[in-house]
Amino acid sequence: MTKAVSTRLTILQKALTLIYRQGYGMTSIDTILATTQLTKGAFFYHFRNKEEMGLALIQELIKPAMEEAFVKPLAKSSQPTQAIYTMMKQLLLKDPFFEVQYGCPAVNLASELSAANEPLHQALLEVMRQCQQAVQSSIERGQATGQIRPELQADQAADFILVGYSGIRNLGKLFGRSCYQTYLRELKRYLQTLT
Amino acid sequence: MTKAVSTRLTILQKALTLIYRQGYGMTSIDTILATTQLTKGAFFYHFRNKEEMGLALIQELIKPAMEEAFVKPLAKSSQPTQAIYTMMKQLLLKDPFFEVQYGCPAVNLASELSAANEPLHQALLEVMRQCQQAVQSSIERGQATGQIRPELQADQAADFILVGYSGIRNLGKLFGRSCYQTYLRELKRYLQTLT
DNA sequence: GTAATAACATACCGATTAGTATGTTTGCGG
DNA sequence: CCGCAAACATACTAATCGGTATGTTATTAC
Repeated sequence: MTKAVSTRLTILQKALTLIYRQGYGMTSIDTILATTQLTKGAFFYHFRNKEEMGLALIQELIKPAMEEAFVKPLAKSSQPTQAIYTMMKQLLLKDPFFEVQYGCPAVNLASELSAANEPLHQALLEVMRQCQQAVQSSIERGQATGQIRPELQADQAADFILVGYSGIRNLGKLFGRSCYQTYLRELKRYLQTLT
Repeated sequence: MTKAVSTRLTILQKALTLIYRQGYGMTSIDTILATTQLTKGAFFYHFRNKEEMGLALIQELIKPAMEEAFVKPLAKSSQPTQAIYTMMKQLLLKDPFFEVQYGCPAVNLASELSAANEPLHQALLEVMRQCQQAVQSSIERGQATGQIRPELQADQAADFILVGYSGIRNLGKLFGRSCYQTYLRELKRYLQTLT
């Protein structure tokens, strides 16, 4: 990794931790650069403006992270409902990056920017579509093996599960860690009704 | 209504429509006053600072609105599951104030401010607690009349439904109106599993 | 009517914002 | 080792932010 690439990555990573906690709008470029050894010269050499940095942040950090934590655990799972529940439990309770009071970066940015910034909206749409598609494919494989009721609309059930993830990340910020456990129990009940 | 009270209400209402669309942080005091006939003298006479205005906004506009649209339709309902579904359908598809691309003010502010502003966090907590309590009481009444399975944990099911509302308001901003219909269908399925 | 106070308007302030213009250093090919 | 572009640093700008100080007008009490 060349030094220039390392510098770019440093900016993106610092931006992620700050934007995750404070939001996109409340995180200034100066703040991002403050604790690094870098200045505005470096920032605007690697990114034309703040929006382009946000785009790179979503595509190069958030998207791979969601693929690793959300999509990958569902791929080629032999038992879909259990895989979905285990993935969600791991993501909510075990993943060291996420903190209850800060929610999920993808969900947060979707809430903040969907109506305000079209390029970033599209990038976030792609990330969440991947997650939805992963759940849907998992359910469809479950239907193929007879584990899930065939008359179920896989895309709709997948949407509902994604709604649950988005909602619990949001309510977790409001109500705190306790509602994670509650949600997981109720999710397990819901998943059982799919069989 | 005296003129002073009317002025204060004008500021709060204009603030609501702007903050609903742009978020709390991205909405400046100047912008709020721009289209009204008022100036900063009026604003800082009625509110000590922006935070106090936000607090009044939540307590005096958002809270009553959620009570009217979310809590009231569930009160003393004889058929809880149907009342919950009808309320949600009405709130998502018919309420003229809400727009899909902007979500729900209470949910938006909870996402933006829960980790950033403790007084506003507490005010939003109170609003959402009321909604959760309304769903829970509705379910408990359904259990008392034998319409809902007695072994069900009413508080957990209520949390799950609130998670759904928060999530669908969020994903609606991302995916658009179509997922509202999908969510309502899946919500109906979930509610049937409670009987 | 006439103080006195409530209810504003006007003008300003320091801090912060995204972004630019222009310098300086670093690394690498020939 | 030298030249030249890449990879930054420094210094600045205009706009905007929340908030204040001070003025002016409207209302009310007596």
